[in-house]
Amino acid sequence: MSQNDISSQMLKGILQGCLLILINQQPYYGYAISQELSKYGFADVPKGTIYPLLMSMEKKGLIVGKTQPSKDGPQRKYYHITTTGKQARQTFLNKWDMLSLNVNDLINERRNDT
Amino acid sequence: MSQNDISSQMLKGILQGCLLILINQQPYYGYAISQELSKYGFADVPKGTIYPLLMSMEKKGLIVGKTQPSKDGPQRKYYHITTTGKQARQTFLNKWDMLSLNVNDLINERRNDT
DNA sequence: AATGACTAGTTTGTAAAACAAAATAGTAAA
DNA sequence: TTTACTATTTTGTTTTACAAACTAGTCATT
Repeated sequence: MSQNDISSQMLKGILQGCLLILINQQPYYGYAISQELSKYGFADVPKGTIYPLLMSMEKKGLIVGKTQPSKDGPQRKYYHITTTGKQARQTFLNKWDMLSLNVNDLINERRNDT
Repeated sequence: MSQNDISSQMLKGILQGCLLILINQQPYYGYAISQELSKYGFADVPKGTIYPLLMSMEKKGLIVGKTQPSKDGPQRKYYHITTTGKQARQTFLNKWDMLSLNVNDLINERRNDT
């Protein structure tokens, strides 16, 4: 892992928000999500992370999964966003804005430190 | 907790980087760090989080703590940054830039979704 | 038909992390 | 002397990450 990769530690807490953004756009299944995340630098988010996270999000009522057969392989479980999920998505957007503003402030006020 | 507060979940992984930024600027003790973090919206990061984190950072060799008496109360443990810590700080800065670019891309390409 | 490559999901077990809460301890003002 | 504020450590519980193993489907080679 290069020093510019996003570490699993930093991804914590943000991953769920990103999944809400994706699933809000269109129904996604787990495997496709991990492929989509790769496009945004979240290379190789382990399936041991992503599938259990999707299950816990379903348990919280943020998304609902519907299995559908695929002619390219085994069944896919497509997750759809719920009303609760849409609210959680908006909350995430607000929190992410706050977080990045604050962290950037903290960094920039100390830019000149060795 | 209001919906615009930064959740503990989202702070994970970023907190250590922020501590490195602060301690790189000047030696800090735990209590002062939690006060400084409040200025940046990280209100009430629990001491059950911050003190064990500082200890684990010392164990990793990123910082070293030196206790000094205080006339305003009990002893303070001032943490100083190490060479390893300075490197970790730079790595964090690179990763944070990557992360915020990628998350903002993911969000902005879906800005118009309901 | 057997093998390997790719797709797709669940379950299990372990290690790490968050953090509430309690314990300890110092100063200072009411 | 009681309360408030400062300051750190330790303990125990809950949550989380995620590696690894298992199941299972398609398709192209061998």
